[in-house]
Amino acid sequence: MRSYKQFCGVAKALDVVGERWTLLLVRELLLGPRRYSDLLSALKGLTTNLLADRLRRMTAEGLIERVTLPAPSGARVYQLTARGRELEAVVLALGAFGASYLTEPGGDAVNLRWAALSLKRRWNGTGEGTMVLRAPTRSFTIVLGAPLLVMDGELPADVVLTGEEPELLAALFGADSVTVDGDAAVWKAFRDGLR
Amino acid sequence: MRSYKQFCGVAKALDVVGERWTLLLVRELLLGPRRYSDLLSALKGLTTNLLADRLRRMTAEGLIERVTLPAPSGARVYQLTARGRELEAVVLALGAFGASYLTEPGGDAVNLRWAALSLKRRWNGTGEGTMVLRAPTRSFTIVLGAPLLVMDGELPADVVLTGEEPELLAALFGADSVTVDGDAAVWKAFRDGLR
DNA sequence: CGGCATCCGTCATGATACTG
DNA sequence: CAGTATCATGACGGATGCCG
Repeated sequence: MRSYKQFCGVAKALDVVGERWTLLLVRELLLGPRRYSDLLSALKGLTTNLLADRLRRMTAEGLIERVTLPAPSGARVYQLTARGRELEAVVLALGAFGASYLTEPGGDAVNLRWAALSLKRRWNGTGEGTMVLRAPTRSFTIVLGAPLLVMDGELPADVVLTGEEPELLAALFGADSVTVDGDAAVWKAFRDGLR
Repeated sequence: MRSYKQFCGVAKALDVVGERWTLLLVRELLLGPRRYSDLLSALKGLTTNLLADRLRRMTAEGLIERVTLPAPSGARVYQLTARGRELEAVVLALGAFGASYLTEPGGDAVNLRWAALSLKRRWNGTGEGTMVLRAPTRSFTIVLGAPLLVMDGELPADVVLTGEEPELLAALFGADSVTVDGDAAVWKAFRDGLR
């Protein structure tokens, strides 16, 4: 790792998170803890040696920590520290800038998780309520408020959106192809508060 | 340049600005246009071949453009396009994150220009007025408002701060070692509006 | 001198194989 | 599942040369 050696916050930040893959790992962890293999399968092109290296460095920098979940899971997961969560503003700002490059997926990987995270920057509304996005193999919970909370997994919710991943993803961008169970007003308020 | 191939704004942004030096070049240009040699001398460690490469890519991406200033200057300068200026939020967010790493300069390069840019994210005050920071070899103009405007050069101002670069830099972080000419109330309001 | 291009050594990254 | 080891490749850093 080569430091810029500049007494400047921007340069110092890039010394810490400027290497390839680092900020994408932060993005992955912003919705909740993930296992080594979760990260590896989500980030095509990131090789196992480089993932190990990045996780080691990020741990040394105090951005993430490795935690062993209580039994019966017992899984080892990586999660953001308080300092790591400070990078949310950076990730969301990058997402806002890069959004204009999102026209057609083409051959790019598509991921409902990334779309869910983008809600945090697209949300400018108000209102209350809790929503669940339920895809066949994973779910997300969204808590309306300021700021909008988006996290892995299901919590008790006012409304549950059910569909295949592509349908749920489309629903987050305007299409209306999912099953809405519960308080439809919460879903409408959410949709109206997105930009 | 290797793309992440992910249909995600964060990844797309990093495809464009994720390479080494690119965001530091954006930072340099956020206060105004600069010549090739300005950039080279400000960024120690950036070599001439790599600067040429980055400027070429950034031009191709529509982040910057090369402009020839009118006579008598006639200098060729690089400046941000509208799309490039959208990166200000990214740079400021990085600066906020990296600020906690700024304790002692140590052997790091110090630059009044970087400190002046940091004012944009540190400013949370209100008020009106125009200030000039005048160092021996360069000046900056600051226009109070929302957002705070910081730019290269001098414009007519309510108050002029004069000093050596290290003194002016210290003044922006709390010390009071500079000469204040003009409306001291503007200077005080500015200082009180910084975090 | 400003504005690059070329050459070369080094280091970061990518691909694959292998291990506790 | 969670990594380590090894090797090939490409990006980067440093010096130097070219050209108006």
